[in-house]
Amino acid sequence: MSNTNVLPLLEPAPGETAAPCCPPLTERPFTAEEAETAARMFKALGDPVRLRLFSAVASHEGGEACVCDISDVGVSQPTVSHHLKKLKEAGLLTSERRGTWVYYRVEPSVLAAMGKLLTIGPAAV
Amino acid sequence: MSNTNVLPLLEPAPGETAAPCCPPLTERPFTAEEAETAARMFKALGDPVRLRLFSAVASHEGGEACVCDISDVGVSQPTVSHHLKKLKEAGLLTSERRGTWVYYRVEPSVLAAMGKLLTIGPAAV
DNA sequence: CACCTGCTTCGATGAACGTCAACATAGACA
DNA sequence: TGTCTATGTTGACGTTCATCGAAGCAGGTG
Repeated sequence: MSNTNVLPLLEPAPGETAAPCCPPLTERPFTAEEAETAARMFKALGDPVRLRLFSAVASHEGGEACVCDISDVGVSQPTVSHHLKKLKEAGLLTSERRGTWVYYRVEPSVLAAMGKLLTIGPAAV
Repeated sequence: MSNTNVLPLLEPAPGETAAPCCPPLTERPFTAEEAETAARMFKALGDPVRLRLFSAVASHEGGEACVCDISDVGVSQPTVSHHLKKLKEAGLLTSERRGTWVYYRVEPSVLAAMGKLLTIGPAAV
């Protein structure tokens, strides 16, 4: 159980930016299902500690980092582990054990999908 | 108290896309303060009902909508009002009363700032 | 004035969340 | 084998949150 397989919303889409879960927020009203799906991602980033952890991983060299490199966010180590698990469950991170350390890695397609969500569509303004 | 004045993080920045609260997530690890600020926005969108309301407003003609147009999201009307207030406090919406109805409107600069946050910077991958 | 409609605020309740201390597990090394 | 270090898991506690019904406020209409 080293790698996550719970990407809940977007297929890997090998080619490019993957099929996002939902259209841009400004295109049309979200259905209940779309909202449920997208809210899960936003909620995962809705905690300051998780945001710092995610940013630390995303900005780390190679797009991955071991827990020891990023666990200096002012909370106890179990709490860090708990938040990393949450990010993993939300499909934003994947993890892999290499020897002593566990490395976390960002899922670029998810970033792209969320960015597309926030695109200002033709209907706005 | 018709218009929000609590845009917590980004100055209106009359010129263009406003100064976003934080750099792209992938540029460098967020500081505690940046994370606190950005997490407030993500948390506001981290609820399915709020996401539907926000999307309904954002996609409505003219970028604004009265409560009566968007309150069909499966929860009671006071709950709708509560969520709209949350979105307003997060700086994502503004409201204005015109006669009988209250109109909510999206804050485009915030959308742009969040989109920029999710940009994939040079450090990633 | 009275009445109705649209929306917000108030108070309460149950669920979800963040946090920690303690324990468990996995690998490295002697 | 034993021990040490690095992580993940469990259980509990206090806080925050989403939701509702009821009451309150504002504006329009008779």
